[in-house]
Amino acid sequence: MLTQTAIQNGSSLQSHGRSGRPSPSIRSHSFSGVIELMGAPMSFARNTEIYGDNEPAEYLYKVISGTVRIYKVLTDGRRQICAFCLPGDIFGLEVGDEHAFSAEAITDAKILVVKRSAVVALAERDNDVARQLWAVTSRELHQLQDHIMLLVKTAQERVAGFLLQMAERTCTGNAVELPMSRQDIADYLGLTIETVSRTLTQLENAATIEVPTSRRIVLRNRSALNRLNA
Amino acid sequence: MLTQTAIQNGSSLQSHGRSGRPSPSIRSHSFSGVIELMGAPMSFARNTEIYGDNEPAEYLYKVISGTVRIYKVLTDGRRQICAFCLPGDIFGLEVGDEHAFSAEAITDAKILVVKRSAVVALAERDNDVARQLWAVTSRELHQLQDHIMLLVKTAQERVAGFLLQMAERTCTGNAVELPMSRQDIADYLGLTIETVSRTLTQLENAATIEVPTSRRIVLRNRSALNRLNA
DNA sequence: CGACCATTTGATATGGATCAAGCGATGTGG
DNA sequence: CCACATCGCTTGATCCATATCAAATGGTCG
Repeated sequence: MLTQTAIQNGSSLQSHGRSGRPSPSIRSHSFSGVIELMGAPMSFARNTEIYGDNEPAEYLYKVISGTVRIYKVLTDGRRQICAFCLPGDIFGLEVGDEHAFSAEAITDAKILVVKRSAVVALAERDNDVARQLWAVTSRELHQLQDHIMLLVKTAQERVAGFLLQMAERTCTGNAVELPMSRQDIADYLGLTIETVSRTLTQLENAATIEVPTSRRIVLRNRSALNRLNA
Repeated sequence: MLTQTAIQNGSSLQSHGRSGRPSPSIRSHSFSGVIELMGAPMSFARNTEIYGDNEPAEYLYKVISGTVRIYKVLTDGRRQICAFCLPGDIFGLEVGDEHAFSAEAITDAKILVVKRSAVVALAERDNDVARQLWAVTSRELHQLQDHIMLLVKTAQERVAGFLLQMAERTCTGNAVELPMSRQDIADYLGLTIETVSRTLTQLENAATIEVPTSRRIVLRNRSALNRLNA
């Protein structure tokens, strides 16, 4: 298996300098609320880096609009995407001091950027914030568990599982608008673009899905997909 | 891919009834300390279930001695092990109310069992405990990330990575004593026993490792292993 | 010693990777 | 507005790593 992509790197911004704006007196019960008040929105163009592997984890991010890929590139150039972040998702939260993965905007994206130290400091005093930090990490954990279960399955099962995940997360009924390329999907599922593509056509031929355009997928037969997802 | 094991189930104990012994006034700064004071040790025989998928997550566990596998069985009987827990490891910590995975003792094991609600309640009042709950989850997250990176690699790379992980965790120099069977390793790495076995003999032939007995592995050439682990 | 189980080894099959075109959409310059 | 280059995606042909099937070996326990 020597698959996966060479990296198509956009311009990297080492430090997208911001200085945080701590609001020490906040005692909100909505984590999102807290974050929104402490952070500043930033725009990232398609394919630009938000942060890199091994950089100090100074900030924490919340997607306002657009999609982000969290990934790591192995020495031989293979890329593994370990998560896609959609609007509402929080990412970049590390307990260590360095990012273990890199993050890039898949589409033009608006991202709320918050100084980590400010949030952690707040969590120190506000149990509610602390619990919600924990909840965010925990949710990530669950997603990774699902991801692991995907990675040991057949190509059909992986693709089916991926489509169901996306459908669930975007919850726009049966039509899924994919913000990422086939290559992104392949690197997420540990397959090649060719296999992803072929599998989609197989599913289409089996009348399980429709693919009106390459980025738009309609789930025609969810129970078949769920069966594959077993 | 229709690999993996049929489940060799030991006797399941639905509820290993314990009633917790909350010690509300503890303000230790060692999480282990807190847990130890709140929990009671229990013994589990080899291959017995500690808890099952979908059971309510009432307890939280810390391995005192022995090894535990955390796993899930798919509808068609494939088993995926998502973690091995060694002495010192904490498992069973869910934020939801149900266990997402099952847990079994791989060897006879002594496990400290703590009522979750007691710990969570304590975390409510003690920020230090709260942070450490978070740290536990976070460490798990990191391990899963490593696991994902393993699962997209070649058989050699997976086995090499696994051996390095085990060596690091047991830190007994270059000799690794494996508490788990080849089948367990296979189900952890998403391979078959045959492939795991063959890969080990390949590595042995390449003088990268020695396998004096099937459960004992000596790392002879770590740099070669690290190269595979890239 | 003999039965059983875990592991290794061998022979063959196959799913997905790789290599190589082809195709359709999008955008750019003439 | 069209010709053409580019890019992302699909499709086809072949290859290979790992699964599958089958058997032999070895270690453990009664």
